[in-house]
Amino acid sequence: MDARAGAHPEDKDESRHIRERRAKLDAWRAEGGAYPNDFRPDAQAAELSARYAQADPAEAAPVRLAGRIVSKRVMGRASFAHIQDGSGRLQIFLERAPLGATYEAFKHWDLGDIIGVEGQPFRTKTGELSVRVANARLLTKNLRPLPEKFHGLTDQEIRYRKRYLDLIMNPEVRALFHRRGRIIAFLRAFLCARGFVEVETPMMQPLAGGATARPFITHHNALDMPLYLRIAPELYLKRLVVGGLERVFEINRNFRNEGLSTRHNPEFTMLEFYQAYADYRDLMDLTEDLLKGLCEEVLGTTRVPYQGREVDFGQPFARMTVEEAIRAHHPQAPADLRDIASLEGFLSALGLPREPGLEAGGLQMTVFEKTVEAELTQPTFVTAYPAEVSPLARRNDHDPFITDRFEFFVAGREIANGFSELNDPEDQAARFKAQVARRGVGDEEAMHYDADYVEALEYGLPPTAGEGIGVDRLVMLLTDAPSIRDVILFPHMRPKDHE
RNA sequence: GGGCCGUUAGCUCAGUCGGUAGAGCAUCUGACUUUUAAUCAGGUGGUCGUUGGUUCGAUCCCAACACGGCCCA
Repeated sequence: MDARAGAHPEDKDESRHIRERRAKLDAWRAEGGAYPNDFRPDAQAAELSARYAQADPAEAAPVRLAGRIVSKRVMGRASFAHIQDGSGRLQIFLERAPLGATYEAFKHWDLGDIIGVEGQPFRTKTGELSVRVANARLLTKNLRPLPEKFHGLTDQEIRYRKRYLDLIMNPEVRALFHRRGRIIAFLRAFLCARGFVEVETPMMQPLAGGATARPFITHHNALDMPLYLRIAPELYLKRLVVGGLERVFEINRNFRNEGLSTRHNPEFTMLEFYQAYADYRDLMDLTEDLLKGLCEEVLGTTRVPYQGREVDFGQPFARMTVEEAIRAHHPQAPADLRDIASLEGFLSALGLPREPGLEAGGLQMTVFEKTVEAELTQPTFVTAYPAEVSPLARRNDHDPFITDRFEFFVAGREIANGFSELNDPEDQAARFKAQVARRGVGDEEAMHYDADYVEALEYGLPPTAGEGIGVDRLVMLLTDAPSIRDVILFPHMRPKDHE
């Protein structure tokens, strides 16, 4: 590393703050030992605060703490500061008499600098647990001033683009991502406890299948072929069930080449799981147990506040068919919800456009998605989705118009989608052909014919049920987050020119 | 894709009925041994998002563009 003091050609482009801090860094380098990595803390702020909430800190052994200086009050020959570590903040108290040169150095350390301190915990006369510093060292120099201490960082754009600043300045953001981690850990533990094995399937696929969405395309140089970032892992997970992995799950990213919104990010996290010898009703029961357990584990309650509403996971979840849901919200709905002419009249009465290529099932879904979904506030399973819009789901034994499928809604949003799997290879082949026909009339999201997958089914997929749960949306719900960008550490942003 | 709103110091924000800009915090200097949005005194800090237009003069008015936010599709 070139550490020549003062040799910073970029200085003229930088703010005075950065120049001043670089000068301090130069001085630190000149002393030798800049950027050390030999300080080992043996305590954390939150843990110390908890331990001595009642107990007398005078009886504590000296502690070593490391963290970022986030506030500083120098009063002549004594000073207070707060340092922030991964767990929280703790006050430190420094006096000139015992510290000497270290005290003079401390006075020139900046907010944002990362330091290590050693000292005795005590309580100040206002009762705040603090550490009386016997020794302190600068561990990392901060060259760029932190956002203002009182208002913090509120600019949404900077919060998303520089998430590290958001994390430094906003403790609720740290708490949110800790909670996200606990949610995902719970999902894993829940499924593992039921005999599921976690697997990883391809993110780059020769055909992007398993969902209806536009994919991202990339290129493999050595093979000189296009590859698609996956839109779903579904068809690979079911191949594994063919192979005898009878309970599998995957928690990983999907990629969909769509617009950005408060509910959509191009890459998002899905949990998908498949259970042989189970049907969609078994998965509804499992989902209900999972969500109740998750709320209790992570929130300690099944009553979840979300954006001014309260969602109650403690009651048995409502279950209704698509047609029942439509009728419940539209008393004036036509008697026959499978007649295309009646549905077209219904759509125009509701002021909804009729997209080309849709038959009765597709028209039903248009009504449902545009007018009913948003009203489903309390936990609700909606079942009996039309076969037309469910190309991978098993047809119902008594009613071939529908499939043995459900979606789960809460707070007006789809959180999960599950069904008894279509394991009849000939029916699957016919469904793929219908999808290809939809492509022919301009539906770019319709599926391709996946011959390799049909071949796998021909070896025999046991009767199976599978489900996908949108992890980001689940995290939004359990953190009361209004936007998906709030629960993704680095949400997709348009690049901003720096030149 | 459409509508509305925003972009001014490192951060949070004022402001200029068009005459090249202010506050608080931060930062620098000084004072101060129990502070905690510490306090007190003094100082530094800005191509007012970008590009064009109107004008004697634009950060302000107009247009386009960029990025972001909210709502709608």
